Amino acid sequence: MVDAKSGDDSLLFLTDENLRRGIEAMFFAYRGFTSDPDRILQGLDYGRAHHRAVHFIHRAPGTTVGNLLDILGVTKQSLNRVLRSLFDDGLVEARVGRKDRRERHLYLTEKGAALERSLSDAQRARMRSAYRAAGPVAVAGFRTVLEAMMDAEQRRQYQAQYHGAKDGAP
Amino acid sequence: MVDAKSGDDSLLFLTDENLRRGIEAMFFAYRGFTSDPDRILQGLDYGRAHHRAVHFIHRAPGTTVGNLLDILGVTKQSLNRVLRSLFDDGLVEARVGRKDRRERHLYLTEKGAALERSLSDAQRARMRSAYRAAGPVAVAGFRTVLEAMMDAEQRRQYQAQYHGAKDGAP
DNA sequence: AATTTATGTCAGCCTTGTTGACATTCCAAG
DNA sequence: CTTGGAATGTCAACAAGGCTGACATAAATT
Repeated sequence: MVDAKSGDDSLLFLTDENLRRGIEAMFFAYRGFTSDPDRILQGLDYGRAHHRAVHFIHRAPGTTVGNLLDILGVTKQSLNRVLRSLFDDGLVEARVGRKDRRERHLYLTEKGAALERSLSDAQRARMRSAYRAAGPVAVAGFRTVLEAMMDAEQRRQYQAQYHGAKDGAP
Repeated sequence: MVDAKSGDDSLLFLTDENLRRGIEAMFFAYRGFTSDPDRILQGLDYGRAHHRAVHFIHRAPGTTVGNLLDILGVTKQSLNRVLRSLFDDGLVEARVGRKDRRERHLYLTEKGAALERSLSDAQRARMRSAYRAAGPVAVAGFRTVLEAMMDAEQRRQYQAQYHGAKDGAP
C-alpha cells in the first residue's frame, strides 16, 4: 500500500525534506534518551561515560577491558580514567583472567549493580513508554532503521550480543 | 496481527530484553549517525557543536540567538563561543532585527552554506541508505518511536518546524 | 525614569575525549 | 629458553565543549 499519487514505487519517503526530519528526530530523541540517566548522574561524581561502562559490564559480566574498548570506541586512556574511579568507589571489580592472566575481567559489585539498576530503570521507563505509545509495528521499524544506520562493525557488535565473557573468575 | 503464542494483546515487545536492545540500538546508531559529519569536521577547526549551529541556521534562516539557544539547549556562553568562530571565519552573519533591534538574526553566508551542504550531504546519504534499506513502513515506525522518546518541549519544537525567523533583515 | 530583555564577553571549572611515552605482565612462537 | 608482541596500566599534556557567575550594553517595555 503506497502513495496513490505516485507512479513509481513510491520513493516519496526519500525526499530531502523527509531525510532532514529524520536527522532532526535523531537529534532531539537522543537528547531525551540520555536525559534521565544524565539527571541521575549529575550530583554524583559520574557522567555519561561511567553510565556506558556500567551498562556494558552489566550486559556482559566478565568482559575484558579490551572488549569494552572495542564496544565503546574510545581510547584505553579515556576508559581507564573511568574504570579507575569505578574501581576506587567499589562499583566495579576486575578479576585476573584464569586462562590469560593479562586480561582483566570486569564485574559489577552489589553497589555497582545498584547504580546500574537505577540508571537503566529510568532509561527503560522512557523507552517502554515510547514503545507502548508507538506499538509493536512501529517498534520493529524503529529497530530496522537504527540497525541500517550503524556502521558495519557496530552492527556486528550489536547483533552479536557481545560474546565478551570468554573466561570465568580466577 | 500479533504474536499467536500470546493470549493477551501481545505486549511481548515490551520485555526488558527488548527494551535493552532498543537502548543499545540507539547508542550504536547515534554513533553511526554522527560519524560522517564528525569525520569531515575533524581537521577543520570545527566540531559537532558548529555542525548543529550551522544546521539549524540553514534550517531556519533569520532565526535569533535566543531561538537557537532554546533549540540547542545549551548556555549562551557555550553557543557564543561557537557563533563567534563562525562569524570570524565568515560562515555566518548576524543582522540586527528590524522590529526589535536587540535581536540578531542569523544567516549562513555562501561559505557557510557550502559547509552545511557538505555536512548534510554526508549525513543525508547515510540516512537515505538506511531508509531505502528499511522501507517506508519501517521509516514511519522509526519516526513514531523517536517522537515518543522526546521530551514534550523537544517534541513541540520538532513538530513546529521552528517558526524561528520572525523578522526579516534590517 | 526604571525595569526587563537580548545579547555579548570575561574568567574559571568539569567531563570526556585525544596523543605520546613508557612500564609491567605474560602468552606464544621460534 | 628466550624473545617478540599482546593486553593492560599509568603519567603527562592538551582540546572541545559543556557549565556557572559576574558584568556590560543597548533597546524595548512599563
